[in-house]
Amino acid sequence: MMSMNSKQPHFAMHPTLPEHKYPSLHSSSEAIRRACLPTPPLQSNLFASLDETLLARAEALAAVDIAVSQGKSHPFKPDATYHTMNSVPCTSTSTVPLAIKLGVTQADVGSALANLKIPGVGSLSQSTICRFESLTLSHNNMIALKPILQAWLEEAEGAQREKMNKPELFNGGEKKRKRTSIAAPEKRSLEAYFAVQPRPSSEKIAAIAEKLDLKKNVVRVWFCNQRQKQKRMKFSATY
DNA sequence: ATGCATGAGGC
DNA sequence: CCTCATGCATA
Repeated sequence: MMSMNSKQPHFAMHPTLPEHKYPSLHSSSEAIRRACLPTPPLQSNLFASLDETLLARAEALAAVDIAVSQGKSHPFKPDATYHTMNSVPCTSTSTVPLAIKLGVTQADVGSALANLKIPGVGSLSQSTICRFESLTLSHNNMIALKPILQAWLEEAEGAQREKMNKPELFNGGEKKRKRTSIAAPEKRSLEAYFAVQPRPSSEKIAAIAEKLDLKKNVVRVWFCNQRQKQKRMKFSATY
């Protein structure tokens, strides 16, 4: 009951796939090979739309590159595909769309990936699974993870339930990382600076840090994260 | 679901 | 010091 278009998911042949980060994708693992085959007929809904979106994103990316190289502004319109994707099976919290029928959580999916025994592929966090599902990872990241999650889905469907626990590694000391919280006023200032200069020099960063009374490293990281976010936002932006 | 952070690899 | 993939902690 979808479209009759038969777009071929040709991502398996993506020319510049991963790099050092995904050695397994270059190995001749059977699992990987199977996973890279065109989306199988079964649970095709999610992956079919994923393929469409990835393709749309690739085109959008190309459009941006061309436009930028020609000194023009973004030539395309609000990205409808993005909303389509998010509306696919996106749910609220604990139960993941991908796994909803299997009754497992995003964290479950992430840790279960390690059981696939795919060379070079370990577990992933709830955060990453969540971001994969909401398409908020980078384009390449999406393409790299897709075959892995697809392999998991095949596995999960065949071999029923298997609750796995996350072996909380050794806990030397209670050194919980603390998350800095940048107040709204400061955040607004940072955004203003970012709009003018997304990549301030070390000196600028120091100046900004002092003016806002924040640690220099906090400001530096904020800009790094902002740049990463902006790249992903090219897709969801509503111009 | 998302903000701030870490670490690897690269220049 | 940057980018990129990824995750802990938290709202």
